[in-house]
Amino acid sequence: MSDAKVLVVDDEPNIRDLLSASLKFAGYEVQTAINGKQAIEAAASWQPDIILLDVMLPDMNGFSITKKLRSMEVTTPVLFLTARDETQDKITGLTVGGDDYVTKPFSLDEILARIQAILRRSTTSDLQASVIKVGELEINEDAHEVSVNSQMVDLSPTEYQLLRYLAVNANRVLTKAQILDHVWEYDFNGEMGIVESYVSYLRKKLDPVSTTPLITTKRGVGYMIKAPS
Amino acid sequence: MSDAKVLVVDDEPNIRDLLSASLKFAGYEVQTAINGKQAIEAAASWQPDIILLDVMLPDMNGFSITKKLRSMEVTTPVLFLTARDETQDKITGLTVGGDDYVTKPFSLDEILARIQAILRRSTTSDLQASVIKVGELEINEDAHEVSVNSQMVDLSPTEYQLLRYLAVNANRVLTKAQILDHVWEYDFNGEMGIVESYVSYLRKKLDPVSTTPLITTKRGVGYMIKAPS
DNA sequence: TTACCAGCTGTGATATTCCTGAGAGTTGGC
DNA sequence: GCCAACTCTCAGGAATATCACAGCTGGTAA
Repeated sequence: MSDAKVLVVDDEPNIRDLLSASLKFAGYEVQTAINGKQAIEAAASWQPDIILLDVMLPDMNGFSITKKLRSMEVTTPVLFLTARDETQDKITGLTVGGDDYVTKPFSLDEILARIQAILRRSTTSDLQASVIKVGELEINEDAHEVSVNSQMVDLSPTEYQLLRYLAVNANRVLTKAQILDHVWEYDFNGEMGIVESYVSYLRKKLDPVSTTPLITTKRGVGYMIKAPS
Repeated sequence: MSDAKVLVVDDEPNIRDLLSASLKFAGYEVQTAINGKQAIEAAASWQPDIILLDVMLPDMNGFSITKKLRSMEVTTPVLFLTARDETQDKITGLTVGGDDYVTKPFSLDEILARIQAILRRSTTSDLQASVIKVGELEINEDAHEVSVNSQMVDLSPTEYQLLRYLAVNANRVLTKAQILDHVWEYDFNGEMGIVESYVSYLRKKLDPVSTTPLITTKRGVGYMIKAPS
């Protein structure tokens, strides 16, 4: 699912760079565009597998761009980026077809998850639910449901995101800074203590139903979920 | 029922794109035409399994087009798209045989359901009613009837559409934006709170006759109907 | 052993999301 | 032309989530 081609379209340089760097690190090939004109050109010539498209660009809005693309027989799926307080009429119609949208400010993990979901649906035509399994832990991404030892556990959105990030990176220690950068929205400016809090919440919910503690602390380094060998 | 061929005929580009994208995502093969001449050519040469035909086109109206097609021995079923204020006799004259019609503005879910219904009738000659079953819930698509625990429940059109969309996507969380884009007409530009209202209406009608709550809320994500495992 | 410091967790203030009843506006049947 | 059903908005309140803070715990190194 990696080495897919992603076209990032946003006029804000910091967002562009953030996405570009993260996606490259995640193994994607990335190109960027700063306005609608560039985006359409790049989409036509480079033929990306997915387009990350800011809804409000200086020259065109997301709708005009996708309309233009579709009229050129470019059927690349689009993941829209919209401001949280965008008026409804700008948002309606965005989730038709294989398209999806996320609101700014987003978290990196959310973007990566959405991209994966879209690519999975567009490349393979599998109708099977996508499930992450690590030992006794199971995360059903379609239903947003988590179970340990076949016991359902109810998690808040942030708890879910955190657990998912840890599970995807099982057997790898993640620093609190990494976790903060991936799970929390990019404009979050609180302390890293929040990560400790949420790890605590997760343990309180998960450990009572698991036979062995799930999340291990690497003192001075970070956290990790260890898969049984 | 998928990978059937659908010919979309409409002169408005945004409607054409909306339908094209959604149908492709639903697994259909799609071609488009922007006027009667193109439509007749495509219908004859490409031989689609169904034609979505706007009644009012710049060069010909739907009546002339179907007459022309039928005279060419093309018996492909047609789903007409008409304006809501179209005169009734014009419409009734059109929908002979296996044909059907929907009024603009339509909802995506409605179009998809109608297409499925027509294809089912024309390809397989089964006279069995198509029924969606999820746990205690049963939706008879032919009769538009809903029952829970064998108890009939009376729903308004919008309630029915919403429930159907949730049932078809059982075990998958649907965001309020997705629901709005699929169940409500494409030109609806109200708030997402309407989804909450209708979920509330549904629960008030369904829960009294069901042994377990049908629609679950995934806080911060959306709604889901969970099938018992 | 002791002192230190990273990590853990309970408390509470604030923010967000969701639910639902009430009512206004529309449509369609009779 | 009236009534009933339906659609949609709105706002108060309930439930839940987020985050900061501070005191506590326990590992670690001298």
